[in-house]
Amino acid sequence: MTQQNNDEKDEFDLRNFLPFLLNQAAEESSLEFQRVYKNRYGMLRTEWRVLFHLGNYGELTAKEIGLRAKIHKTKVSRAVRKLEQRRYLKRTRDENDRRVERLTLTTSGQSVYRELRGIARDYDAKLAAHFTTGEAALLRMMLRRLAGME
Amino acid sequence: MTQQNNDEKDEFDLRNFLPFLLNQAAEESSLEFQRVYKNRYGMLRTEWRVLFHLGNYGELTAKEIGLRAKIHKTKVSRAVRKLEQRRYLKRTRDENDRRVERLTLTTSGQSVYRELRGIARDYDAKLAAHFTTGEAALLRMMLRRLAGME
DNA sequence: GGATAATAGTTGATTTTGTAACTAACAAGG
DNA sequence: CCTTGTTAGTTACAAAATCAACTATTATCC
Repeated sequence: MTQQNNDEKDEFDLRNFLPFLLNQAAEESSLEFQRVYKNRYGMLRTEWRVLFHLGNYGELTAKEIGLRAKIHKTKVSRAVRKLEQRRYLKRTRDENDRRVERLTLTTSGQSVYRELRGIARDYDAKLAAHFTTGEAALLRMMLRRLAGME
Repeated sequence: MTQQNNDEKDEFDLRNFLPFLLNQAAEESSLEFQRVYKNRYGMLRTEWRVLFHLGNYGELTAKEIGLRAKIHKTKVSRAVRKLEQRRYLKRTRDENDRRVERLTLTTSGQSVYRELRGIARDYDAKLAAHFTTGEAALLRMMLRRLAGME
């Protein structure tokens, strides 16, 4: 109503501020998927991400996952431990550089990944259905650019 | 390289999965603004949001802020207390319904809001400069739709 | 070679968040 | 009125995120 402090010719509206909008959209559009990996698979956000990175790209190190997904190394470390405990992934020391651990999904990790990937695919299609095919493609491109994933 | 598990005709790529993309873009595109409100004003994410809601829309209750910004009431409660302690906002009991608190920015809260709003405006322009004017407008529209802010 | 710095990953202490239970005030129906 | 239910907001305790310090290993360079 009162629209206080918008004295300066209404040049700013929170509802158009990209960091805010992006966050609201991200939050809202991950709710439904979150219920699946959380309630049905007992996973945390970082955990499904690590799982998906390994499922999607194959063998990676913790560091590589952190770089690609912009996840801090302590979070990656803890997610990897959880996934290892559930026997979804296994670590192997790199013999050329013994600081490094190469991570890969176990058979059971792969099967969980495939299940979740199917759900993700459907859910993504449902979200994209808000738009025309062209709009959705443009949206993904714009998001990749904003995310610095060019 | 190996692209494991993409056996199923490459119908899925994490880099195109909207919930992931949205989150990456949201994360990346709020880093710079975060440094400002965090390091320079000692605020948390929920705190600048509450501040901006009051600055942008005027007097609101905690509940209204929670609804508009999809922030859980306990988070709003704590952010309000912090902002009150810093004398950025004041609460007044609604005399018609004494459960309700009407929140408004103090003079000093308004001045912090205006400073941050200026920074936000510039930053938003910088982000939008990745795109044409039309693309940026479309992006905002699509994000509002995904966020259920129609 | 040996000191120094850098890197991969982990651990511990502190903050922040999330979940549930709580208080206080109001509403509705008997 | 008075029990029962609902709502606004807070608080307590558990879960998770953050930040700094740590170990172990490799790289640099004098």
